[in-house]
Amino acid sequence: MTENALENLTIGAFAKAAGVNVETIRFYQLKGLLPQPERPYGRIRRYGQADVARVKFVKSAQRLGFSLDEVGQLLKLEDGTHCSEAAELAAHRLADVRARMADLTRMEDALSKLVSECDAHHGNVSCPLIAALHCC
Amino acid sequence: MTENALENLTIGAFAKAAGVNVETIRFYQLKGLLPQPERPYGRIRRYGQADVARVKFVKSAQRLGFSLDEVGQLLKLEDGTHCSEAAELAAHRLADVRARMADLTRMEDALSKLVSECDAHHGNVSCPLIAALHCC
DNA sequence: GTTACTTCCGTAGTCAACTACGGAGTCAAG
DNA sequence: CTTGACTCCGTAGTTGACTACGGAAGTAAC
Repeated sequence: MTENALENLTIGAFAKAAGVNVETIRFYQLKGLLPQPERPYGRIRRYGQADVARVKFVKSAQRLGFSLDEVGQLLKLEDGTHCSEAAELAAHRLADVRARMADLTRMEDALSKLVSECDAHHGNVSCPLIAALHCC
Repeated sequence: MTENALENLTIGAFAKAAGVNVETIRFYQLKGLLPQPERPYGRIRRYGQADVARVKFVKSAQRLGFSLDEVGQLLKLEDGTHCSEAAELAAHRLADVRARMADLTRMEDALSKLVSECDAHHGNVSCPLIAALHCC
């Protein structure tokens, strides 16, 4: 059965399906992001599509900047009945993202100014980039 | 003499003047960002304004996103005769900053959309934030 | 000259998110 | 029934930028 092939994944196949490597799976189990595999007496654990979806969820959330800890909290709210808690977490992330953007914007301003000044000064004795860093 | 007070700092006073803590000074010495203190026979090293300026330089560059390794390179160019090398380093940083901004912008879009959808769905059964994370 | 604060120095620990290693057990193919 | 790939599991290592610890020696104040 095809369904069997999708629901009877070894850890290697599972990892491949989820686009991570085996050690990452085990690491997530350790961190409680995936259930610890209950192993039927000396046997090898098999994984299914639900596990794959869970890992993909983790990776999606990570791409949005959630830490693994935050993803863990999100996973606890997974039943969909805690929308406002989830939204709150997301709002925190959003605020954080915006703060970092502001930082980076300032950096960009400073750096592009420095670079262009350096270009202009070409051949001159003192380097405006380094001088600028010295003064602020 | 006041000048003496500024040029005869113990490591503790130096750290305070530079706005970092003592261990950080020692860490920077280890990393070669500050000269290893040549110690006149069992005596305690004294620091001056040049050292303070150097630490502040490091901190300024860090705020612009330079890693300590990069700051180390920058410090080697400090005499002002290597403007183009310094500018090149800064240009790299700038490209990096812009890439990170693009990432964050995408995150912001995604997050703010999710948050507002969550707000709209208030009271509903399934949480759009979590659903969204599940599908992408 | 004793008490109490620094300083010195090396080593080890922290955080996040993995990655690597190694030895033993398991499984499928030939 | 053996070979070779895969799995299990725990522990240790990685990176970057520090922070903490601990014992000995120097130093300042009273």
